[in-house]
Amino acid sequence: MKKQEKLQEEKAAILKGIAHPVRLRVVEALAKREMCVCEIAELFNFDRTTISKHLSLMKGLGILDSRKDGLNVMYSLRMKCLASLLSCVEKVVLGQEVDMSALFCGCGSLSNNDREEELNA
Amino acid sequence: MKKQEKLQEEKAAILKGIAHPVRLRVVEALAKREMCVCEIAELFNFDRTTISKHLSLMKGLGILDSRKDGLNVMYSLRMKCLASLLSCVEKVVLGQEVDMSALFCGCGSLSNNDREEELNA
DNA sequence: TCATTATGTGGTAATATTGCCACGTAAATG
DNA sequence: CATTTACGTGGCAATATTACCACATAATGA
Repeated sequence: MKKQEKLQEEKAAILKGIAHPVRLRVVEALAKREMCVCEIAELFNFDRTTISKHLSLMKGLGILDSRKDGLNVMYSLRMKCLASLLSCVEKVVLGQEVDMSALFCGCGSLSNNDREEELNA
Repeated sequence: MKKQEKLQEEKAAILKGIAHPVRLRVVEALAKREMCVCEIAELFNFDRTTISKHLSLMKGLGILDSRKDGLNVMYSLRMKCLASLLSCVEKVVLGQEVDMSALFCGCGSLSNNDREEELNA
């Protein structure tokens, strides 16, 4: 049960990590290809340091990866699943769908979630 | 382009709507069945009004639906796709997966509900 | 070495979120 | 009608988030 709550918080943390217009867009951009900070920053009108902090935040959550390349720091999407997850959210928003049981964006084998049993443990 | 930004914000809003431990859990609970506020509130240790506000917030976003039933107000999951989306996030968190590009985050079969006992606090 | 370019950090003011309390309302019941 | 039960709202204090500015650091090249 305590473990269950912890899981909830971790999931919420990841979601929170992409629940922001800027971070959302960064994830979508990085889903296409690796990019350096300056390149990512050019996508927005915000201060470069603001973008830098968003990147740090996502890296801290394990959403992104980064590597040094000369003067640049290249960022890439680590949790690739999030890309399709966002496509799913987009469909929801666009279609204002209520029943997407027919559509799909997803994590194919999302069938067995037996770990919920631990809840009472 | 302006339209694109608007879309980003809408997607972020939906994600934000479920990027909270309490709301996350509510969505997962409602994915299994419709529940009244008092029932939902029992899942947590927070004040009932706090839960009520979380529910209002999600209803406002179109994530949940509600209907009056006598003294009760029954809430249900409107954006059913979110259920499987959360399963996807859970897998990410649990497995710390790095490459789920092979998997799919389908919003399809979100039916398997292993009964999640009620709280027994 | 010095200047330049690409990034990250600390500090901070403006905002937004969260949760509780005090009430107010609606439906069911006696 | 009075009570009880189930919900929602307004208000507010404690936090958390966001974005900017001022700097500090690393790599690169003249």
